[in-house]
Amino acid sequence: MLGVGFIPRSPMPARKPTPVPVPSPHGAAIEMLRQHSLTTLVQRELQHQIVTGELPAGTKLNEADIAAELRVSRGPVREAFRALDQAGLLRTEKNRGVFVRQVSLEEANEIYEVRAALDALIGRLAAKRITPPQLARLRAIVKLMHAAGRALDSEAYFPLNIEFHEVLGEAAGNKALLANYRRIVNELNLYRREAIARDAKGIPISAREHEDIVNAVARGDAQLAERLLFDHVIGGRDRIERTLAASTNETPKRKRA
Amino acid sequence: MLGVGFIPRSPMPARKPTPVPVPSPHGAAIEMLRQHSLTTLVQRELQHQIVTGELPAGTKLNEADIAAELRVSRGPVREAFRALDQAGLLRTEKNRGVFVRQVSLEEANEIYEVRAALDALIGRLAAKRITPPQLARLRAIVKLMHAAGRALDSEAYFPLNIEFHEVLGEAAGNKALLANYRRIVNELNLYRREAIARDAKGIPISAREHEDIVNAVARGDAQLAERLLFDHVIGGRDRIERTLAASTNETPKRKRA
DNA sequence: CGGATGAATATTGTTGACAATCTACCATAC
DNA sequence: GTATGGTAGATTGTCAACAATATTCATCCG
Repeated sequence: MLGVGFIPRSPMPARKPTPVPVPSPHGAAIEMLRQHSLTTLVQRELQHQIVTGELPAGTKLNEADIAAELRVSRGPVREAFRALDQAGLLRTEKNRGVFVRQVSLEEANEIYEVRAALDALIGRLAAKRITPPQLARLRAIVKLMHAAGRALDSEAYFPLNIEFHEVLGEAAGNKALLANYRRIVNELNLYRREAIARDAKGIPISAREHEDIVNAVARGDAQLAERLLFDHVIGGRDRIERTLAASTNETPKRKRA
Repeated sequence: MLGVGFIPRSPMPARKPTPVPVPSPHGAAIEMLRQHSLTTLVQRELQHQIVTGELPAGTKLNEADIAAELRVSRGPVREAFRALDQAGLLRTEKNRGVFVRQVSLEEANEIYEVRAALDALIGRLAAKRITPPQLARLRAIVKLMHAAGRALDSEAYFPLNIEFHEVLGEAAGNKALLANYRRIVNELNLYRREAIARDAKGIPISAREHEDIVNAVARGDAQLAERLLFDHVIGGRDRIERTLAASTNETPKRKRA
């Protein structure tokens, strides 16, 4: 069993000053290799496959298979599993394996409430702190969104939506907020991936909402931006829920549900 | 290097129904052993030592030492490290080791902004959903807080404060929100631990704020609870900051800072 | 035919060993 | 006395083997 005691170690406050960033042309590459372990790479690869839907929710991940495919041993794979579990992208069952997390309707509703609050905060802060280049990026994205809306092209709209909120999150100038926001969004993507492709006719509405948000932020109207983003998130949730409900009714009978 | 391809695995939607919870007297203990791996135990132990301050911010954690003290091999320790890194409690430097995360003043200010938003949401939801037993617990805690305030006993006040917000978080009835809230609070504790013990004279103010919050929640006044909690967090941040600034001025000279 | 039983297989949990990297220290040169 | 270079020790990164648990599948009994 585990020892009860466990002697406290002395703190190590003294920290060597961070080595000055190398200005050489290959500095970035060196930094890359310097701080990426196999665990980090495996974690990245798996996260990418999860958020892109390549590994759908509910998939069982086999340690040995993944290790073989990535040409590493099981150690780094297991470490990556622990990190992604904590990040909310995987679920671990002892002695049974890890699975891509499935987000139920109830969980999704809860997560949407949190996201609405975070997005509202992003709107409030971004309205005060956004820079002209960031504002220009947002306007460009909205323009493309309207184009995708006219074409009812949900395939093109999805990444634009992601990027819009990413830029807005950066504009808020709060790293802790952005980190929490990203985690939440990743979890939501586990839930709504299928529904989004179907909701083509909601795109023009969503595009218009994004435009209103940009205008509020551009004018520095924090209160309005906050409210618009909150409503945007909750409205989006409701749209997706209706879409899912409708598509469920379209195919009410399944072989052996 | 890593393979580029990486064949997608087929999803595994079919899930065996969860075995019915054992009603036997030792069922809980069995469940405990059934789902706790060494990694989980190590993670718990380390997290406990970090949040209690037994392992102060900045401490370097030695894999071999911890493994020896807990009587496990380095594997589970490393896996626990990855989880706690993702949770924001540890910071990993490749080939150099892991350290208890240090939260700077700037980071803390950012995190406080996020916490204020989450706590505001907690207040809004709890006002609508809190149950009578939860309300009774809150009132009992506030009573003890006032006692600690009269005695200026910050030692007693600290855990009461933690518990108050924990109960309120549960009363909000949103697990995703509570999970995010806990993470944020843990990170903040890395920053303000020292300052809180010093701020004895702020306790009566804080106790009064908690009382106001309970009253707002009890009346179901979501809007008021939301505002009070937001102000409570931001006010707490400002108090701590002033306390830290003051104590820094008290001891302006250090041997070789 | 349906369900229980038990061996065979597959998968996860854990460990110890080896390789790569960093840190501390000392010798040497200037 | 300071700086440079190199060597020894300590620590982390990775791997492969072993142990424990779960899953599969053939078999037997009712």
